[in-house]
Parts: sequence; structure tokens; C-alpha cells
Amino acid sequence: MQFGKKRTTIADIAKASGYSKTAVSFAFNCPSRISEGARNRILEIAMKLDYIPDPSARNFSLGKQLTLGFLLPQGIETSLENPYLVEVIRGLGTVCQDHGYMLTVIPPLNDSIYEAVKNATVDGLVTMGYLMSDGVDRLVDLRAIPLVMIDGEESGGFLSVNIDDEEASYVQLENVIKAGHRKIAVITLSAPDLAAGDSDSGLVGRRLKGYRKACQKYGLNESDILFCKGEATFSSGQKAAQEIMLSDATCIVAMSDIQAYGAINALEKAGKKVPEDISVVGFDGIQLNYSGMTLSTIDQPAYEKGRIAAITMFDILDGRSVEKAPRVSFSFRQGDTLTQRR
Amino acid sequence: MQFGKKRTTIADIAKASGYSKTAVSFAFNCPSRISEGARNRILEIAMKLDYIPDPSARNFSLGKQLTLGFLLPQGIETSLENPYLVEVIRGLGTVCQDHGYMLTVIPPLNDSIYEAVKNATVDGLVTMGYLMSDGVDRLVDLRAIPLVMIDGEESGGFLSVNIDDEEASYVQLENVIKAGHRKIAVITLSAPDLAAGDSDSGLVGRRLKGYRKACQKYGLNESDILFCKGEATFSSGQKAAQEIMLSDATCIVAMSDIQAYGAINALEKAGKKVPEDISVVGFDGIQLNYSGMTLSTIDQPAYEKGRIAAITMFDILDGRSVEKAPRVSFSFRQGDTLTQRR
DNA sequence: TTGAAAGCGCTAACAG
DNA sequence: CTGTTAGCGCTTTCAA
Repeated sequence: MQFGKKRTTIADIAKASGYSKTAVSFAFNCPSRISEGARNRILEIAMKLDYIPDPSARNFSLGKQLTLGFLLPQGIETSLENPYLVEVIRGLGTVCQDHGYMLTVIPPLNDSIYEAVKNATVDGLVTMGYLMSDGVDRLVDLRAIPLVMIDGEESGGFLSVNIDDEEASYVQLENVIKAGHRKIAVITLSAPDLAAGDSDSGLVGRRLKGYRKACQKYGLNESDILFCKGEATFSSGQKAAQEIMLSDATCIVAMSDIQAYGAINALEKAGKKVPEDISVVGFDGIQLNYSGMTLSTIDQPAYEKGRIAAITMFDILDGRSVEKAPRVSFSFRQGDTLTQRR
Repeated sequence: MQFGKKRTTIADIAKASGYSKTAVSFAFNCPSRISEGARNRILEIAMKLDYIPDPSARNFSLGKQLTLGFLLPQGIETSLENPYLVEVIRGLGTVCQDHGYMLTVIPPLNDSIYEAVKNATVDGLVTMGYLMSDGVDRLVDLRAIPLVMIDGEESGGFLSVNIDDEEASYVQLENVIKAGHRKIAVITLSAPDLAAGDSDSGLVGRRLKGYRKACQKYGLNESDILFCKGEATFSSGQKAAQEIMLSDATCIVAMSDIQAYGAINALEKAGKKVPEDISVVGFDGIQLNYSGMTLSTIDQPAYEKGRIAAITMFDILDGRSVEKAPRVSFSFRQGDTLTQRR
């Protein structure tokens, strides 16, 4: 139940103005459907009585929230630390704004995606980097709200806005190999909260396939690569680098730029020079210009991904049929952190 | 009215299970208030019939949205381009997450703050850099939801989380003057959408007071300072710099780092060297490491501001009395972009 | 152009 | 422990 002093409601205005609730409702929403006299009178009374329609009741009645939800892959604290994610949000938000919508940022509530999805009062859900686990995809189904993924899985009939990750990671590793590196360490990503994170259809699975392809093509033994499990955070990159420094790897291949920056930070703290002592390649294309050098990375259009995801969502919400989300493009960007192995 | 196929409702479960709606409700919300048998039976049926309580109806009935709103000072596109703002959001979001709340980012809808506030289905509103104009403060009043400001006005009985802006801008300019600069250009900020943006109690007003004080203290003529109107965007900084280059100013003092970076960008494009040809000082303390140099700036705790604002908000929502928001501290940070005038 | 009244789906006071 | 029932505030159909 409500607490606090009672708000003025539509009924109060109806009574005070002598008109019906219908009229009051129209006065606010379809001014053309009542006479000008009635409208003026009603609005005047409303003004006098400090009345304003309650958006919550309105949304409930309408069955619309005028809000899109963005399901974060991690807690807010680390999510917003990642410029790649922020760019995605910026893209999403811009489209929302154009449609008169708001954007709700939804962290795993009580550490549970399930809980978060259950409680989200939104018209549609955009996820990033998730795989649909049994529980959650069923839940989304129950909620009967549309779902658009970013960096999601490519199978299972979900809509996901992706680059060609397999090809991209292939290109990423190819550049490393062509620079003469043979001792390579990879920092991986794990889909949050979902054991299936490494399944073939997931982001990590596709990336690994690309690496495998590159290995085959260039005669590298995949098992010679040092794989370090990580997540998309700065500190995860630092931690991985510390581990990698114990090996004889000459190049670190990160699945995310924020990891790459973390790795560089750890390397430099340990007195290593990048790229002289060890090269680093990232993935995403964020521009931090860490310690004055530019990162070699796979550049992907984060803002565009968000934009497209939101546009796709509104297509669905507006009843336009959507076959599948368009694929976006990437490119390799040569920076200072990857150099020919000497 | 709703569209699409009818959702399963609590009534369906009540009927199918043979229990009442109350029982069903309790089964989901206060499991302890019904017998275990009933609970199991109900949940089982619910599962079978794909039932899940509708959060919108629930929130409406409860009069709670479990969501905080953050009113953006500008459109999303430029807002999220500003790392200072992102840090604030990160602070806000972290606290929300801890409380099981979501965070809704609210751009001025249809370019109108009023409209945005009117439609926001949130339990509380955090604003940033706004002054309360007549319309909006009345509206917030009508909505009867608590409001906490960041970088807001210090008078008028509103709660605002601020640094001592007057002192900070004094220190900012003092450092410039002590470095020997006498020809100074200031890029100002204007409170969005509100004519009263430069009123004394607003952020800009307080900052200007600080500048005035510094001028008096060091025998500068305030009217010798070139004031350029701007807003907190990169491009605004670029534009201002172009104007300033036509003057004989030896130092640019920006009210926001993002402007400072924009200014540096424009200066370098025009062949000027920073700080050799012209110095630049920012305000906020964001770390972009633009073109390999660090910005001289006033460092203020963005994340902390967001955190405190959110904590204050929950204090209010939870009925703890709040006198006023605590003040946070700042410091001057010497970087590469401000140098002794030769 | 207008209004009565039936929802929307859930919560919770109250009575048993 | 359980059920009846009256809201919550707004929208909208339908008939006047």
C-alpha cells in the first residue's frame, strides 16, 4: 500500500470539475476528444489542485513502460569502468531518447540475472555478452517481452547484434603471428554467471574457433598457447599478466581492451616494457591512450552496436517484422603495443 | 489496453490451484505466511502454467518502482561522452545495485525536462547540474518523489552534493595566475534549459564568484578575462578554443575537463603547442591522457558524488532524516598542460 | 461531446 | 493458516 499523504487523483479532479474521469483523462491525453471548454476547465482545476497523472498507474493501465532495459553482464561498478560498454549504452540511449523512451540499467540483482529479469519493468530487454541459460530464456519467455542481444549467441533463434567474431579473432591472432610471435598467451572472457559460457555458439566459443583457425593456417600448435581465464575488467587483465609474466610468452592477446590495458599496467609495474619486452593486442577498439601509447586492437563499432540493437528492439515493439539483426563490421587497428618479435 | 495474447495472471493460478489470490501472492512474496503444502502446490501450478507475477502491476500496487532516476543534464549522446558523468553514474549505480534497485537514465524527453520528470516511473530523482526552475520544482513537488541534486544549487532548501565550487574555482584560477598568466580566457558552463543558469546560487554562479575572488586577491581586472559561453562537451571546447585563439590569451581555463580536452584538440589542430604556446586548465579530474599529456585540473570525486547522492536518496526513501548532503572535497592536480608563462 | 463502468494484475486489511 | 474483498489510479469501450 501507499504511504505518505494521499496524492490528488483523477477522481478528485473529476469531482471538482464536475466532469467524468474519462473527460479528465482525455484532457491530458487526447485533448481533441473533448470540448475546449471542458478541457480548459479541467486543466485549470487540475492545476489548482496540484494534480498530475501518475505515470506508474498510467503505464500499468497501458501495459507500456516507455522504458528499455539493458542487462549488464557484470555489476555496475565494473561494467561502467569499461568504455566499450559505455559506448554501447550511449548508442542504445541515443535511440531510446529519439523514441521518447528511457533506458534502465539493470545489474544482476542480488547477483542474479534471473531476479533482475523478473523484476524489470521494461518494454524490452537488451543484453550484452550473455548466453541464454535455461532459466533465463524461459523467464524472458514468460515475461513475454522482446529480447535483443549484443555479443550474444548466434544460434537458438535469438536476435543478436554481432561482428563476425570468429573472423575477427582470426585476424587478431593472424597479425600477432605475422609479427613473428610464436609464444602467445590469450586472456579469455567468460560469459558471466553461465556455465555454458564457452559453448561453441557463444562469444568465447566463436573467438576460440577463430584462434584455432589461425593456428592451423600458420602451423601453430594450439596447445602451445597459454590460455588464462579472465573477465572483462582492468584488474582481470592485471592478474592475467602477472601469471603470463612467469611464462615465456612474447605476446599477450586479450579478448577485451580493458583487459589489455590492465595487462599493460601490470607489465609496466613489473618493469617490463611494452612492446619491447612483450607485445599486447586487445579487442574492442576503445581509446584510452594508456601511458601515451595506442593499443593494437580489433576495432568494433560499440556505439553502432548499441544503436542497432535499440533500433531492432523498436522495430519489434512497433510490430515491424525483424528477421535477424544485421552484422556489423570490424577492422584491425595497428597501434604501438604490437611489434615485430626480435 | 494490452495487446498480444493474454498473460497468465494471479487469478488463473488461484483458480487452478484451488487457493485464493492472497495465497498465491504470499507464495511468491511471503512464503512463510502460508503452509508449506499450499506453497508447493501453488508454485508447482505456477510453473506449469508459465506464471510469473507482473512487475508493473506489482509496482503499481505497492507504490514502489524499485528504481532510481538520473536526470541527465544533456542528451544521452553527449552526456555519456563525458567520463565525469559516467563516473557519477557508476557511483549512483553501485549503490542502487546494493539496494536491489535499478537505475534509469532519463534524458530530457522531447527536449523537455518537464516532460521527463512527468513520465519518470521512479522512486526518486537524482539530477546533475540543474537549477530548479519554477516549473520543474513544482512538478517534482506534485510527483511527491524525493529529489537529490549533484552540482546543484546551494539555496532553496534542496539537497545537493557539491564540492566547494567557489573555493575550487578560486584555487583553479590562482594556480593559473601564480604561473604568471595575465591574459586568461574562461570557458563557462551553462545550466541546461534553464534561463537562471547563471544565478548566484547555481554552479556557474559559484564558480564565477571564485574567479572574482582570485582576481581581486591578485590584482587582476576581471573584465580582462575573456569569457566564452560553453557547455560540457568536447565540441564546445573546440569551438571556444577557436574563438580564444583569435585573442592574446596565454591560458585557457575550462569549467569542465571535457571542454579542456576539446580545446587542446582544436589548438593542436591549429598548430599550437600545449602548453608552450598556450596553457590549458580543466575542471573535474577525468583522466583521458589526451595526446600523451596529463591535464592540469581540479580533481573532484565524481564516483563519490554519485555514491553519496544515492546513499542520501535511500536515506530519504527509508525514512531516515536527512539534514543536508555532505560536502565532498577537491584538490588541484598539476599536469602537463599548465606551465609557467615565459 | 460525454460518462458509467469494467477492466489492468497485484497487495493487504480484515474476518474467519 | 486461509479467503473475501476492497482498493491502487488510469484507460477505454460502449451506450447515451
